[in-house]
Amino acid sequence: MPGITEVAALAKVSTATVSRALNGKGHVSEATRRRVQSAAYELGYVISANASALATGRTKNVGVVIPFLGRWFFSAVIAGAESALLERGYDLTLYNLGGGRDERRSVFEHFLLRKRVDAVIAVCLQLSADEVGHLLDLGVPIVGVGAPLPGLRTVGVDDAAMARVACEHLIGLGHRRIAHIGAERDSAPPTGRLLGYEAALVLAGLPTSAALCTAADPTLPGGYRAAQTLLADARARPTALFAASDEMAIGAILAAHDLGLDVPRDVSVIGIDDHELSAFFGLSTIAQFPAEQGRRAVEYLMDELHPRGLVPVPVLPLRFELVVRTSTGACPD
Amino acid sequence: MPGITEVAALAKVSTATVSRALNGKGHVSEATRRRVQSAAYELGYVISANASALATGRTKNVGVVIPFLGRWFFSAVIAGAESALLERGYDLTLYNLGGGRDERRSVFEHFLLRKRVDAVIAVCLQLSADEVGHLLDLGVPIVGVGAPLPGLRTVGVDDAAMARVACEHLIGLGHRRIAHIGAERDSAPPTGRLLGYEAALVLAGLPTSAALCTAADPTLPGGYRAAQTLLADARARPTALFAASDEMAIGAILAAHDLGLDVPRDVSVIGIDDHELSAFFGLSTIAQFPAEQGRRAVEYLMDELHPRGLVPVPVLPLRFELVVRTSTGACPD
DNA sequence: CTGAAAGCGCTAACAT
DNA sequence: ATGTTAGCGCTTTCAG
Repeated sequence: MPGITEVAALAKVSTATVSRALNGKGHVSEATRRRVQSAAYELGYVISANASALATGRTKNVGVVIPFLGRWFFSAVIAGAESALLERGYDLTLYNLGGGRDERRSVFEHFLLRKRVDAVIAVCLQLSADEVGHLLDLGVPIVGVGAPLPGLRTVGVDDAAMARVACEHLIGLGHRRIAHIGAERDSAPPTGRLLGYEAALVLAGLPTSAALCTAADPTLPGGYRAAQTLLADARARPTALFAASDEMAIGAILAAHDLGLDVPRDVSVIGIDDHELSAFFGLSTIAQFPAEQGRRAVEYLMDELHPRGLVPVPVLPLRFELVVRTSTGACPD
Repeated sequence: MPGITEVAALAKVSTATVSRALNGKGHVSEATRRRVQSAAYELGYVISANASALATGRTKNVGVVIPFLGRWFFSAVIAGAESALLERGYDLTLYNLGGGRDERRSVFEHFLLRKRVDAVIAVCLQLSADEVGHLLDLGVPIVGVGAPLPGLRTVGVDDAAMARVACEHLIGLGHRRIAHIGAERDSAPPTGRLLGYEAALVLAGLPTSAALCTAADPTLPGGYRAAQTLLADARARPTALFAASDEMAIGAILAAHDLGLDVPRDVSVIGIDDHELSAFFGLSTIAQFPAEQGRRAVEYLMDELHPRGLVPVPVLPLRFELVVRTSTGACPD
């Protein structure tokens, strides 16, 4: 493995010039720049990230912290972030909190602190004050994605607005008994999606009730069970279900089928996410774009890391979009 | 951020001793070791990974390369690897090849080469000769997971054996017309799972036929479509479906339902993986344990990195296990 | 068992 | 525009 010295020798310049030529910093004449570049290429020179990091204090590496692996949303965020980072020559190191309290502590107390990362992206994290403290101690830019983090800049869509749009779609179809599947009604703080659901009903002059809110695991089986409960009683049955995520919504569709109900003739179902399986199930939903959110988080961090102008890129509200498929239809009467 | 010098000063020893005490290398008296440790603790000292890496040539970081993000299997492998690495003080940096040819090239030609990683884990990768070359050029230990890589040590289960056990379960239930959903029959090289399927049929004296093999995308919709084709013709209908993955198998179950068929009364379905959703769908399957595979890959690498004895840990065949749920039953007749 | 000192490979003043 | 020269923060001979 050739080092910068070999390149310098071949190009007949000093190592400093090699460094400048290869990093595009400082002034180097076109001629020498070319000479250096071809020397580097010829030798198959690759910079030692560590040496460079030690000298500059920048690692070209960002840490991504996630609650656990395997949820579609997280994967998509990571994929978006990863690709945005790659473009900029950055690595992504992954910190998965899914392994229990000890691993979690370990990540915050040891791993993140080793000056390995120039910045961190916290995906859908709910952190203790201590943990936020550790994060801030790093002294590097931090951005949250998908979940508002107290005291940290967060990229994400407006949960309440998404939920409202979803429910307004249902209301527009004539539904008046609309159930909510998702977080507990009295969870503190209440989730944005539940708030949006309630707001939509209230604005439409519809009654909300505890009976219409069913708490569920944020998974397909969770949605299935919740919908089973909700749809069991033919008399009091809601005509539409709003699920706070597509996975739950898909579970709800399956539950309706198993109860012999037709979707959307007997009951409409809408979710949030536009999960990869939603199209297959014909699920109407509010698409959010997690890969874009990951990408956006990176852009924000890069702006902090390499301020390019006086005006920092404002963190725009992220887009979402109603996608109408076949799981929602006019209210039966 | 205190450095090693501050710790040395507080403990009234040299930086060399601090280094030795904290790394457990070389001889340090119990007394000073304790002194150093409490000094380090008191100052909240965390080693600079970069400086250490530069000095030792070891980064305590392993690269994990995956074809793309978001498949259950990959996530599980990564989670297993991540947790095993964490225990050993290693970081995991993720290289996602899912972003198109350019990103892929970039990963192999630039990113992996920066001496950032002490080892690499290649998850389910199909690599060109060039890419394998780049990997080998790194001069670091490499291990594949889940897909045999020419010239590289690979951790994984025996695909053919898994498929055989699955099909033998079906055969044991009396099924004689068993279809295969998965890879193309004439793909080169043929997949282990297809081979295992054929072997099981042949061993049982059952005929195999092109009509029973349906190529499918390795996804839920892929399995759905394949099963639709297979089950469409009531006369020639197979009584059992073997899908090469649970996602396809779940799609097949859904297809059967939509055709008005009962599973398993009219048709049995079995998959491979024990996907997180399989239990919900009552899918019989062959469980493999991806997290264990990730963990195993790490153990193998650590053994190469820190040879502890003369005998390298042999790479044992990885376990798998038939899980019988409700999607398989006796052959109707 | 401990300390002094020479790097690891690169970058960033500071000179020229 | 380019070269010289200190480091970046740690590890590791080599002495003592």
